[in-house]
Amino acid sequence: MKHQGKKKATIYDLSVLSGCSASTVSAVLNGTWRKRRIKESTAELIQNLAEQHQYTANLQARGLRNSRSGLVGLLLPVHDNRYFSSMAQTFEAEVRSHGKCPVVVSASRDPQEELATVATLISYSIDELFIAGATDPDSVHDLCEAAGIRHINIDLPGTKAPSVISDNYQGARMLTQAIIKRFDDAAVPLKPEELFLFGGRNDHASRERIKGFRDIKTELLGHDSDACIQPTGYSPNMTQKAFEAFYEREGKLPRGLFINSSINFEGLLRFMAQHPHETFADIVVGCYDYDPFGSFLPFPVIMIRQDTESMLAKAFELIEEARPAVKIHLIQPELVHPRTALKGPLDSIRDIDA
Amino acid sequence: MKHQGKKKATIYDLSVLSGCSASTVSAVLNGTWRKRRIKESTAELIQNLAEQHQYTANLQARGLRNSRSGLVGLLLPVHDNRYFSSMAQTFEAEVRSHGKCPVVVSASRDPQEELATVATLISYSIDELFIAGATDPDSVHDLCEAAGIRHINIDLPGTKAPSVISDNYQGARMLTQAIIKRFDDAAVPLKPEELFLFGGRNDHASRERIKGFRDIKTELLGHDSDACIQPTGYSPNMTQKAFEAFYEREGKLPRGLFINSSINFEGLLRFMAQHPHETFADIVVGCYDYDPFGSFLPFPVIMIRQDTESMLAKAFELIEEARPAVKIHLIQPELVHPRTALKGPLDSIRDIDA
DNA sequence: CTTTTTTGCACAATCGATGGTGCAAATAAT
DNA sequence: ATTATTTGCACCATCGATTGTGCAAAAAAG
Repeated sequence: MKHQGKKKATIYDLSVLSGCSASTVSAVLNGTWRKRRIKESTAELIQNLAEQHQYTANLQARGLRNSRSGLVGLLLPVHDNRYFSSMAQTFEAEVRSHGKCPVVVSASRDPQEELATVATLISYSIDELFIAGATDPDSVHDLCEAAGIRHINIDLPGTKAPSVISDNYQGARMLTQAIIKRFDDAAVPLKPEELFLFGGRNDHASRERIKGFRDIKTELLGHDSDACIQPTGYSPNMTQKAFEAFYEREGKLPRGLFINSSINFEGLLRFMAQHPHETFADIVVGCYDYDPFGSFLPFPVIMIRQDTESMLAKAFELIEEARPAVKIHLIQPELVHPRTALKGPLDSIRDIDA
Repeated sequence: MKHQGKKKATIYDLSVLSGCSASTVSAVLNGTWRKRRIKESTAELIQNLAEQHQYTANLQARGLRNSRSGLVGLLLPVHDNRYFSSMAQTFEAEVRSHGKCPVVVSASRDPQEELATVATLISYSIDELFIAGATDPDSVHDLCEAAGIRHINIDLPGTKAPSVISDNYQGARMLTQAIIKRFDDAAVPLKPEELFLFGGRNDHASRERIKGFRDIKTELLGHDSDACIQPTGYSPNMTQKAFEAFYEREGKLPRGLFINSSINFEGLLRFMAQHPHETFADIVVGCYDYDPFGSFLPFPVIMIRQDTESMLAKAFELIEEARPAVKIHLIQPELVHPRTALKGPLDSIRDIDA
């Protein structure tokens, strides 16, 4: 049964077996046979043969002919954090439900690698591309445009293709406000110079978040100084160093921390590993990203959950439009209070033991 | 510059432009031109033209001709947890360094979907397949075998293809021992009926872990009863329900908890969200998976980090062998003490702000 | 100045599926 | 019985790249 010839059956094999022409076999097997007025009995004959011989279409051949592949790509900066991995999870489900094949690849936030990766995907005649968190979305756009590939930006916007991103400004305001509010009934009120923002770089998301942070901070605490903004890039290590430097200088951490992403939060973890519990005794952390474990740390952690489901839903909607307007669609994120375990994309997977 | 014709240049275009035949163009552009004794000057001419016209090979056409695609697949149960997402991250880097294109797909731990997904990958003439955490690796093997595709099991073993998995038995022993040790200087010593295992199902990994757990428990605490094993499947929800049921019954949690995976740990988080801090006052948790945030929870969390780098390295080594022996290769996992922030695959990504 | 060898490349088949076109046989209309 | 339709399918070019083969021109050998 398993050794029945290393070679996969082709329409030509079935053509011989059935006595029909290859084009008839092809039509039967790709469902266009009614349109081609093929007799039902012929169709059945061929379908049975196909099943017997475990025929599956060679998708490269089909793709070559159609100059489409049935592949839908998602370009990610990295896999290894909850924001992007849950995005990948949702993406896959969505693409599958459209009868296509999802392909998820990461490009390490490296503009060169982004372009190279996308070029490769294009060479496979990928049908559509979702560009998430790209450092240089517009160059990626140019590639797609030249190849005639429908594409859309997610998470970080571009200026040449429609973009779906979370409302970073509003989210940052919500988060900052929630952090400050936590100190409402503190013995000593929070001073502006005790509330810092760590992480991020000079991208659209970081800029918006910083703006939201500063606006609310000024509004509620009356003042905000540049010194309180510490963009460390998206690197745990750099973030850790920033915390160490601060601690070295001040002998303690800021009472209020706005951390730009869960990746930066990992920098704080590394710092934590080097210091005793007490260092974090009355600290309040806000993190612009949701991680279920992060939500239960020993100090209050307020998080922002970006609504990847809605973002992707909107993105799929737009990408199906003929000529979607090049504009930025904002999706509202959600404030997550400390000690909250939200459901995620995994919850829609049935568990056979359930 | 960007609108220079929607169509991508082909070797035929370059053939016309250069005055050479398509086969010459092909040879030049795929590097076999020396072997074909093409003049250096012709090669240069064509290479320049290719660059000017932004030629990139149509990989579907190449794949069709070669019946290879340059794609290397990783089949995952799910994306959305740190174990698998860091595996994906490592996998991508490794595949890229081999000059191939990584494709990561998940199949939701659903045997049907696993087979369907693999069938699709095979239809794209994927070159190699890494099968991680498959529920039915042997059926997947049959598909690959029939298509002549090199493949290997990771995380969960099969009986028909070589497998690289972590040493779940030893890992579980280490973890259980570490949990018990934590109670060494407790006022009241830990009793066997206070140490429970939650999560997992009837797969190879769970069975080994349960065995390790029970062996050490019996060894160190003198006794272990079946009641202390609560396999809840790999579902946060089921796990939460199990904890709720236990709590309902006993009015408290077990003092010692062995949690079978980070996914099950999320079930504990959901339980935690419903109960005050005090419920977890003197609890010790061991989790068979590492999650950086999980390591810093308010109670001691001992974790096992499975060595995905070594697993993948070994897997790549094996998959390149001509006829690798069908055996199980065990990779030692690492015990991670509470409040530890390990480096991960992201650390090897250069940060442009660094 | 022949004959042999080497150089440089063109030709054409092939991978598997698709879809426009055309044509004979079956059926219907007159 | 003849013409007009419809049915059912085969033929063939095509998508873009690869590769075995063959052959003329150039270079080397004699």
